[in-house]
Amino acid sequence: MAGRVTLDDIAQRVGVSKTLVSLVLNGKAERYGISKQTCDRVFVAVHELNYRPNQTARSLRTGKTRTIGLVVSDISNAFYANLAREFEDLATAQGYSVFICSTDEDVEKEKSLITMLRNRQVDGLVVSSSQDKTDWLNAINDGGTPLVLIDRHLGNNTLSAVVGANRKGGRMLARHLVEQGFQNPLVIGLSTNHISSVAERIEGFVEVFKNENLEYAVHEVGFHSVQSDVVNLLNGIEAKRFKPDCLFAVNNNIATAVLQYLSAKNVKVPNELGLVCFDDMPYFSIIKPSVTAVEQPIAKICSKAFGILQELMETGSNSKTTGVVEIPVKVKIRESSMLKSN
Amino acid sequence: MAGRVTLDDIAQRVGVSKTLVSLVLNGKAERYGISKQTCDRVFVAVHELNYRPNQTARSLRTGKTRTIGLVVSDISNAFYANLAREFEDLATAQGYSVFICSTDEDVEKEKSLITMLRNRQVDGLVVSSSQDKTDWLNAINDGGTPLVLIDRHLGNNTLSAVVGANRKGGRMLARHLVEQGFQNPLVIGLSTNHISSVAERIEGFVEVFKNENLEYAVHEVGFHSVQSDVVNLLNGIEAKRFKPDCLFAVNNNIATAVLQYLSAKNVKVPNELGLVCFDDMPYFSIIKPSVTAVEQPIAKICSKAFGILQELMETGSNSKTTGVVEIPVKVKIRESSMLKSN
DNA sequence: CTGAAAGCGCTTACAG
DNA sequence: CTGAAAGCGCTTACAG
Repeated sequence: MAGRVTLDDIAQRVGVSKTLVSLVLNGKAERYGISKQTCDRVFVAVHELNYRPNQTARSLRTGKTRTIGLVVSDISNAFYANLAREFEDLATAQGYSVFICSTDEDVEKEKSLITMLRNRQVDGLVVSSSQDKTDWLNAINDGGTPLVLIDRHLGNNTLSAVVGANRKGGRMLARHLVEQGFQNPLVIGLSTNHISSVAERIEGFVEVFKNENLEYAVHEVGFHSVQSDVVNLLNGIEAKRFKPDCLFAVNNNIATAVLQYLSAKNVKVPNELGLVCFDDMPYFSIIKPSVTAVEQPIAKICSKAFGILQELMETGSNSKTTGVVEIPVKVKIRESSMLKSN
Repeated sequence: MAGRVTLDDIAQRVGVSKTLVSLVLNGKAERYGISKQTCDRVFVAVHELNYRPNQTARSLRTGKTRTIGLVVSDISNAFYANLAREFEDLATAQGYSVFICSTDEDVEKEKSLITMLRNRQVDGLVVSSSQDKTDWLNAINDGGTPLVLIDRHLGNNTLSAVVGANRKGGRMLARHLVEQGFQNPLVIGLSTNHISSVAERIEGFVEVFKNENLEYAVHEVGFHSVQSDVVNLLNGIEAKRFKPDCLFAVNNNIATAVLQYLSAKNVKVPNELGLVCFDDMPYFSIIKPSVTAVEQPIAKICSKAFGILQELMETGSNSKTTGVVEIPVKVKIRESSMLKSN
């Protein structure tokens, strides 16, 4: 029976109209000059009957669901899991609930999830998109669902985006490697290299070696076959013409696969092969050698993105854009890339 | 303007009633003998106007939201992140969306999140509860929101629960340690030791050493201070009367903190100190020495839990319970606990 | 200070 | 085969 209690029930109990009850419950008592006494009678009844407002009905009437959709490639990826948690906390503090969806880097899946979320009338969308064009998402944003991109952008266009300073991170890693005397890096990217985060990491990285006139190579592994692709890539490495003296894994999943391989093959890091990567993980400082990685400021990325989204949701001005906001990153230099002892 | 298209709009466009349109859209055309031709006209209009049904309105009318609440202690914990992903896939496949909430092991927070989710009219709840009593959650389940416990149970009572075989896992780890010649384990538990999963891991583990008449100790660390508590605990260890020759970390967060400490202090594992833990992580097989851990069958736990929940949601028989369902676990024996070479 | 009424956008008996 | 009407549980002008 609990849960079937409605506004009418409590209105009857108190002997007032449901308008009155609604007003009181929404904190508009004062504005309408409703007496403290009446309010209390309402509160008592609410408590006695254990009334819980039906948020669905409320949403239908107000057009607001206090709900946000968070769309990422894979919530089980530690980076996105951390991001989701930060975002959840921000959202909950403001009375929002969040739907979390994983796209597996599949554009069609992303679109259908976003459409589903819009049908559920989410007030806003935060997406780490796998798309390479901006039009589809632009239409969503213009169509009344505020949207901010996170972790990846689609060019400095109409959509707001909050990302880590990927290009700079890549550059910093490369400079550090050069300083340490490394000369020929192999970059292990993703088949989804069009994604801005990955692309910029690689661009920034490669730029440095290009300027130094050093030879490098860029290879890709598939999103769904990271581990086996890494194995295949590294297995033949000595036989190939290009012999890298260090590796750059563009994200934490690739880094883990690389570490797995190097550990199994007993490759000596950093002397036989140096290693740097993106997305610092707790275990990178535990293992031997510890791993040099770029740490992204997830909390800052989330709070910035949430702030922008909130502004859009509240003002309803979905035409306004903040462009691409870049949050500084930090490189954690560790043993895997230190040829010289500092 | 897209998004503002309603059933009425498309009814007008086609020149039929919205009843008709609704019937067609819900696949009831055949049942009501609506002509193929009429259906097609509806579909065309839907497509032309880019109609998307308002799920909120639908929910209010039907009383179903096709929404599930997943409540765990922390979505950024790798174990729950994986669990959430498995659960998301199962739910999405059946047209459900899932709200994910983190409680930080705080009972009041858990209650307020669950109440919020109920106000949002979720069709069902899956919770990894921090509560030690069953009455509050029972009331929820009896009050019309089907609920299944996951990862932890509250005794073999009215609520359905799906958990890993924690006691057995603890026992297996202990037997393995004994076989390897370890004699005096230090168990590092959590201040939330009342939680069934942790409690049973410890019980199963301790039971073995008790039967062998071997001395052991159980200490606890705080949920919010795992790292510092682990440091404090292990720091004084040589000076204490009880000197362990191996450690049992009851979950992956504790294990990571322990590894961090052991690595920093250059403790030789397993010779100076053996280590076993719960919740296998990819990096456990990368690091040296690799870490012995119990692997929980997350996919199976989720599919079982989802199946039970679905049954409850569809039949509405929230009084039925399957009791506590235990899913077998596997222990991954690795170097951190191998004194004898096998 | 308070209430009757409309309406958010659907679905579903009911009637023809 | 099809439509008019009621109603899910709220909020919000509007009127007094």
